[in-house]
Amino acid sequence: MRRTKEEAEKTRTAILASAERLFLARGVAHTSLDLIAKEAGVTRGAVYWHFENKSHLFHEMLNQVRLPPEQLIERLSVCDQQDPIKALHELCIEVVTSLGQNPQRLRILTIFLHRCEFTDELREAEKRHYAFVELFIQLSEQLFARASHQLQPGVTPRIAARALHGLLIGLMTDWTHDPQLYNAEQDPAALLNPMFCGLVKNWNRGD
Amino acid sequence: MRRTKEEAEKTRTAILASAERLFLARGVAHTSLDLIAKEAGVTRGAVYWHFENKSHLFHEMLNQVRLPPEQLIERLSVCDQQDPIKALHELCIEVVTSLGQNPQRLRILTIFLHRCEFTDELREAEKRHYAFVELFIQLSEQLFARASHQLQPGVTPRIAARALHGLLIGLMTDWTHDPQLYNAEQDPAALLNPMFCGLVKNWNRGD
DNA sequence: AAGGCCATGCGTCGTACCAAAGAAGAAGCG
DNA sequence: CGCTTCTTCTTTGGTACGACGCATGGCCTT
Repeated sequence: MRRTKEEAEKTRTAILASAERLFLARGVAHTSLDLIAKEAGVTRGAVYWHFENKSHLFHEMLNQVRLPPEQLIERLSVCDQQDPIKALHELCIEVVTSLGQNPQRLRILTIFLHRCEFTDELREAEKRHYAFVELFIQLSEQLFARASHQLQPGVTPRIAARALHGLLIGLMTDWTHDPQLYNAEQDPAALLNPMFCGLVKNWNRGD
Repeated sequence: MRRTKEEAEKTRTAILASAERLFLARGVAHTSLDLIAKEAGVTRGAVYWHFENKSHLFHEMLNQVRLPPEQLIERLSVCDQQDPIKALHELCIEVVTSLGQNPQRLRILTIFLHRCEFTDELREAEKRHYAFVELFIQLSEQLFARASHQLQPGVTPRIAARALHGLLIGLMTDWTHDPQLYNAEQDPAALLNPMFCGLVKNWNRGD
């Protein structure tokens, strides 16, 4: 029975929401389209009308939000100030804190990091994501290179970029694995600060 | 046709090796026991004889090696010297470098980090792994607390432990995702050094 | 002779995918 | 303005396939 156009859109978003919930709870591969449909109050036919197949549904779910790597490079490409490292620092803090304020992004990031295995059908989404990651590393490496005189001795721009990215990924991995652990924690700047302090000369004094 | 006892053990290890290869290539959930058996040159009957089901096979595959968290706490509990931070630093480097020398550990860690979704049946393995992780954080926090006078101002033992663990996880995540990237890279100490420099006073001068 | 080791066959279940048909808002026609 | 037709959305049913688990049976070591 055909509903109005807005109601059709509502079922579409309901399907997306159910998929998100079930992917998070049971994993992508262990969630059937039938279960998603039941959770959304419809049947499989509706799912197949709105989405071509499971991979497309997964892809559409990802496209609802911008995950941290994409968010990072989007900001990095525009905001190159005179103090690139400070801008990078503020950006990292902003990205991490913004995760705590948008539960949906946190859920989808959790699915991405812990609830799916990247095989043939999901390979496309994986490639897209890691293209952003590599671009972030390149951009931050350029920023560090521009301020290379501020770097600690022995720290090359490439090392700085890779270490910073590693810390970011690791913190997000830990966070998504145990979200309540970071609720009780102080602000994320305290976790990022030591790394910047180890990368940049006179970090604590200058900032 | 019954083989001799050593040949039975050979088929068992062949099944484990095939499972490891296929899990890495296709993901755990997307790999059937039938495919594993075919890859090992046997049938499902042999698999069901040696392993109760897929979860048990996965668990046995994990038990072949000690993953980094377990390796870390094993060493941490014994080697508490007079200079705990230096010991911790050497330990981290050793763990990361040892990954490059044992391809099987690297493969299994890759499966663990990128090729499986932790749902009901694999939850047990996940819990076991993260028990080691939390223990590592506790132990390293104690070590940092014992040398708290060496920490940079504003860095608490808890923050130091969480940041260090985040960096380790992140580096291993990046590494397992793109192994050849780290083959061309210099030694991992360069990536760990900035963090220690940011955590500990006079790190570069003292060491 | 006994039992460990492995192959084979079967039943069941869950799932993807493909047809239809059906219901109701939207649009056209008198 | 009312009715028909069209189109969009959704349900239902059906098929095919793959995987798991079990049970049986055979063969070879011990």
